[in-house]
Amino acid sequence: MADAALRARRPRLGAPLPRSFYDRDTELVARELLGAVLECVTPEGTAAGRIVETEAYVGEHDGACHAAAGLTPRTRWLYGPPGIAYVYFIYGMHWCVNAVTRAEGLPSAVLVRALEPLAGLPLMRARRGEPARDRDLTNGPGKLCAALGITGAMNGRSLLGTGEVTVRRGAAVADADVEVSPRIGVSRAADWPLRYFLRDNPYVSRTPARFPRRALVP
DNA sequence: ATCCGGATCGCCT
DNA sequence: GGCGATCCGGATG
Repeated sequence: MADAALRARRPRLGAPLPRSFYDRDTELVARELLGAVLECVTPEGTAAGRIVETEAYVGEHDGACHAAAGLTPRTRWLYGPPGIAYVYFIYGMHWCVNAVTRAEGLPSAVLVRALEPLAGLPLMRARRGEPARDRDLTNGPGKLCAALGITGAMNGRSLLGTGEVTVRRGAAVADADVEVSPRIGVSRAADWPLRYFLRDNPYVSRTPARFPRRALVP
């Protein structure tokens, strides 16, 4: 059948993560999304990468979370069901993608900040203007959306396998390989340690020299 | 390695 | 009217 044919063509990619994965504490979801695979299918083709860096945005009390502004047309999907995409436009030119977490009414999400490319590299290179190094394809939240073809048209869409953007299970990541630091580029709640990334991974957006960082498990 | 400015626009005060 | 959950290129140490 068609499903089997699809699986045979994409043997590296695991099953979509279920809604229950996202219906949990946002920091735990941010930690556990490390190693998962973010995939986007468009008429141009399929592109996918392994998530190596995330940030948690934890609700209206978090000044850096867009939900700090309350329920507005922009933030409506943060209040939606867990397991959907919250895609926003920033600085007049970049898209960024989040996975909405927790239950309805609790506006929080995980920003995907960096990927290690797995599939569709020629397409990513074309979309990103053929950077000299492949590590520059997806080492930032705006870059990875450009590389995968994620746009505002995907805002509010399910991540569970029925839309263009899907998050799939990947190989487990050990706690010893996870580091935590404050979030990048935020001015409010600037010291909250809600950024998760893979230690020494070359695809992480920046290796924080000045940022306080610590191992998840000391 | 680090710091800067410019591009560009939707959203909220 | 001001300011971003950014990126890029250029200048400087």
